[in-house]
Amino acid sequence: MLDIRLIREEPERVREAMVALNATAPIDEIIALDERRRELVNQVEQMKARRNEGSKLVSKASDKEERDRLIADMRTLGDEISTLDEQVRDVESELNALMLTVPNLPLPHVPVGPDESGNVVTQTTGQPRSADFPLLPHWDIAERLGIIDFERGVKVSGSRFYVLRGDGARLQRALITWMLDLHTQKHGYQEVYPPYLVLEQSLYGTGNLPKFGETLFRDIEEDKWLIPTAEVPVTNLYRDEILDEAMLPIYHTAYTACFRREQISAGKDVRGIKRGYQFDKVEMVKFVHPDRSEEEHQRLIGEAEDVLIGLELPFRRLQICTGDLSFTAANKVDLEVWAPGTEEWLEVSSCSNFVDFQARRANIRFRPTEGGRPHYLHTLNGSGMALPRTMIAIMENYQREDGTFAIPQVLQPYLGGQTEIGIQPPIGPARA
RNA sequence: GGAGAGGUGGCCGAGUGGUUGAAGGCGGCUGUCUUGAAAACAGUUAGGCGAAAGCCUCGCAGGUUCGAAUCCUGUCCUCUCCGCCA
Repeated sequence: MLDIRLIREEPERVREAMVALNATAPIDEIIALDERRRELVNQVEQMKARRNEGSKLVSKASDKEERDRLIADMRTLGDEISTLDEQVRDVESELNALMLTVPNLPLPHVPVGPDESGNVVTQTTGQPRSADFPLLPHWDIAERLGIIDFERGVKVSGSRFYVLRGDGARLQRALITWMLDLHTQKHGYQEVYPPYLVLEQSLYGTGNLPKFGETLFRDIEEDKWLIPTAEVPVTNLYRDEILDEAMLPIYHTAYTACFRREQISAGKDVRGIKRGYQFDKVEMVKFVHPDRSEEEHQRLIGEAEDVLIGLELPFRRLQICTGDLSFTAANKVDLEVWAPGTEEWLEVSSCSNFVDFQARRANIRFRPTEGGRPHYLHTLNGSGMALPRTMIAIMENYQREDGTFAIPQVLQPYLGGQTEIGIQPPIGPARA
């Protein structure tokens, strides 16, 4: 959420930003409602002041007639107040509803562009893999080895679900553990394990609602929504709190499953595990002092890159332009890993600086050490990493001519020293 | 799921419908005293809107009233006991 004062005082700046974002926002309506609200509030507050005084007089009035007259006056005044109060409530809720639909403003140095075509590759790390045998897409590799069971996933849960089997499941588990260890031990994050179901209010806090409800799964009987990312429960950890400045910065990393109702676009990304309704992700979330968010953003990107560097995967850094910025982000950098089998760059991480946008929505503040009013802090987050796409990248980059693939060195200790993944034993009677 | 109890400031804890935005205590901060500390004493210590006057906030939402932390209704949450359960 933006500061209403910004819209009130610098509407042109906000309008220009909306153009750059390729977004529309009801700025004029907001300004009109804000003005109306302030008029009404002013009026009703003066009346309330009179009522408070009048009520005090009632308790002091010794003369019966005087007292009755006062009570009658106050009754009339009270009715008028109720009417106005109702109007204030209506205007406020309308204003608030509109405020929640205004996207965040981009930081000044974010490149202006109309859509994803304006994104800028700012850095490429590692060499794309070449081989003297045809490099296969991961679904071929995985199916041959028996580490992903696509058919049974669909049978059990419908399209866009799959089942990891044997070493496939183990590899993902090793990745999760290694990533969490990296962030906690090397980057200073505290691990949290949050709920996967959240209240509607939490989704407003991170900005997923009200605009993106159609991409979420929810329980139909209760106010419980499945998280689309760990960002939601982790950011809301400190909702409605005033932290001490000395507590900042707070770094949290969390592994969760994520649930997204993806728009079914026929024939796009239907094969493999690139896009499903459920996927796992390790997420990093930062709560920082407003003066430090840009610096923390750069560090966050570096911390995400550490994962790909550790896995020795070729990747590039993509600066997102204004037109492709997500609703809540003031600045965003994606990391894309090269998948030589499908020959595409896969978005495996998205590192965003939300500045105070989420903090306002979720009401997360800190009290300065030197005292004074609390301020909104800044939030950031980045994936570190999305697991299915990381798995794709490993399978496709580490594949060998015989159809097996090697295990990245850093993961080997997490798999009992195993160095490669081969054909899984056939489904059969359990062996001890 | 059934029965009962309760939700007040950073914490504990008062609160007869009318100077209670809220006693008292603890904790925090600032002074006095002290070489320093402790103790003692004094003061101070919530958030929001507003330029200010002022208004609002005692889980939340309604209602009664001239006036509600206090009365009524609903709701959420916590605790205890029973049941169920990984």
